[in-house]
Amino acid sequence: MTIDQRRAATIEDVAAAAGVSRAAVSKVLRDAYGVSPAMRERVTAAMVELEYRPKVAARAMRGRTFTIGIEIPDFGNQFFTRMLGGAMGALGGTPYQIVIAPAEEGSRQGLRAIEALVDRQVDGVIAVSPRVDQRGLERIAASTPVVMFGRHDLSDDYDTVAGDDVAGTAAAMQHLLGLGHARIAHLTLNESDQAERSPHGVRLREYQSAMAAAGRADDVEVWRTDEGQDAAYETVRAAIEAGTTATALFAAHDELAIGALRAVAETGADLSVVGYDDVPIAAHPAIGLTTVHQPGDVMGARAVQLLLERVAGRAAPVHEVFQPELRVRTSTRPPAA
Amino acid sequence: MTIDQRRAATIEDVAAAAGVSRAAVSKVLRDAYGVSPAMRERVTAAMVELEYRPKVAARAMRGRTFTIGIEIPDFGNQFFTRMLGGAMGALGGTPYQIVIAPAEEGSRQGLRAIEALVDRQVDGVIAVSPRVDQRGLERIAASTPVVMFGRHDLSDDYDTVAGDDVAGTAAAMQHLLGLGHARIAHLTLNESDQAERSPHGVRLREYQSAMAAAGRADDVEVWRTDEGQDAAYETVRAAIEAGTTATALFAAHDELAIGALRAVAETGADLSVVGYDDVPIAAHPAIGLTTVHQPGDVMGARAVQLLLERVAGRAAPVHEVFQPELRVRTSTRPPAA
DNA sequence: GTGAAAGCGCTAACAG
DNA sequence: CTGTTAGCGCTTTCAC
Repeated sequence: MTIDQRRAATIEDVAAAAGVSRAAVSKVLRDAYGVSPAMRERVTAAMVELEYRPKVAARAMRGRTFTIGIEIPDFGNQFFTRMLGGAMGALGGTPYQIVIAPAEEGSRQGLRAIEALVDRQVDGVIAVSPRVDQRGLERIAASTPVVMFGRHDLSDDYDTVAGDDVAGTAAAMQHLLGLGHARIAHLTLNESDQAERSPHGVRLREYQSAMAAAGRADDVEVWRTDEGQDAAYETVRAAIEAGTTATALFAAHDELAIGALRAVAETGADLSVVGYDDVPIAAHPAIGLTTVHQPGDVMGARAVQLLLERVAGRAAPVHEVFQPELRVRTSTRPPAA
Repeated sequence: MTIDQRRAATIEDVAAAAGVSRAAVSKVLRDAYGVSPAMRERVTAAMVELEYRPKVAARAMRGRTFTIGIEIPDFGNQFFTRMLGGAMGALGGTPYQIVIAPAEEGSRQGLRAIEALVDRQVDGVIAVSPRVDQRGLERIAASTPVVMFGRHDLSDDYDTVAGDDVAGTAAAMQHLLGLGHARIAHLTLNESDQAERSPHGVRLREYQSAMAAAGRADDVEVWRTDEGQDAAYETVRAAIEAGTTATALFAAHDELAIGALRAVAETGADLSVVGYDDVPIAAHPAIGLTTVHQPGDVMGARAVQLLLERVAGRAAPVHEVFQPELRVRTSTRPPAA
């Protein structure tokens, strides 16, 4: 019997080949109750023979799709890569598949990507963009399980998995202050104070608190930049050339920190740099970036786990926080003076 | 009229609200022929009012899903990130959405990810894993448009977009030989000769040819490693500690090259290193990796374009090749001797 | 220019 | 334990 490549086998074909009803096939497909081993056997054989693959779209119209969607803002950030690895690992062995929708810039775009996922009937969504609108997220969460990754929202409608940015920032600042730095600048994204509970928002606020607590409120200096290593480089280079008196820089994440390091290398400025996340390249001896390590893989795995719990029916929100850990490397040293 | 959050609006609801038939709504949805401006107006208003969103799964059962799937082997490789950026850009302004399926290790896993995409009724697939089985790909291409990215397959059933690895390798080798290096090693992945037409397979073969052409066939030395910066580091460090006489290393891609650079930095060995791809960090002055630049964004955009052409009906295969370009930085210099 | 009706492939009661 | 049946939300002839 040659297999007709024109048309994929349907549940109907399998049923016919096995001499049973469609319902029977559906049941073995779903491991549902009430199939005799003999029938299971025959049906399975027919499925293999016909190279049968259930159409997810058709299933979607009645039940689950066994797909979870992850919305990601920026593939350039290796921290998200690590979180993805954790998420994938957590899904190994389950029938679930991950699909990722990349967001373009802006909160609207993040939402758009999530909506695209929902339109495609994913069983649940992990949202990573720090700037997706909370209200929009809640609207979606009303009908689809949602886990927000990275942001400290306290919504009742969805779960959150985030790092303890307060503690992480404190550790970074304490390190710098302990080294003897007094004039510490902070490099962050342009819109970071718009999102109150976003990682960058929190880091910014905690930076300010730490400066104030150290009696250096007057030395607070916030440098704004666009996303990406290159933009960070330009910004920091400009600050250095403008004659900043800062001796240390706390960057809101590693990508920015690495751009800053480039400006430092090229100008020979005496500026200690601390990053956040601990992306793989940070540990490279040529970079040697002191940074706040976040367990991205564990966090990603946990996000998946929470999402599956929600898919399974849990309604009470869970807000989980993970502890970061300072990794001291060569990019920080005491000030020259 | 309050919107009922329990159940999303269907085409039926919109039709009722606008006082027309379902077919009419479907037509305005698809911009199909035969709708009066007045009706279009009313229907559109109703859609907005009800926050109507067409269910992709339901559409999938009859027509297109306006989704294209990209299968990606390794998010750790920033080259793929750049290609993704190009692909996304090319889709801007079209009604198409990208979904990405991450593959786990192995050719079977890449295929699995592609099949998962096909099960989800994507209109077409871009396959990036160099190790997905060609036969399996052709089976899939029989029913779904496919573009293979990176590999030089000459299948009649799908298109390819790849860099000219012969030229790129030649440029790298010529640079090293021109600098005066004679004992040049090659760092590649364990399975790179299994896939004949894969980028790494071609680079390996061309490395050997270049060495032979330079009369250094006896100095050919191939170091095998696993994927990832860390594995490359271990391998190169071991080679150095074993007392290799190589004075230069051509790495199959930048991630490996960067791992190699770490081993060089830590041991103080005199080993020039060339990479491939030109990932963003390669240009960082602290890394300064000489490498073969590939226009990943342009290639990604082209892959999308070819795929859309296939979706629109083209059957004749297109195999496109892009020219790489050597970028000389500080990681290469003449041998000490 | 507009609408009625027949499915697409699957799941989930419900009978037998 | 097995089969029958009624949809899920949308597209698409084909009449009107």
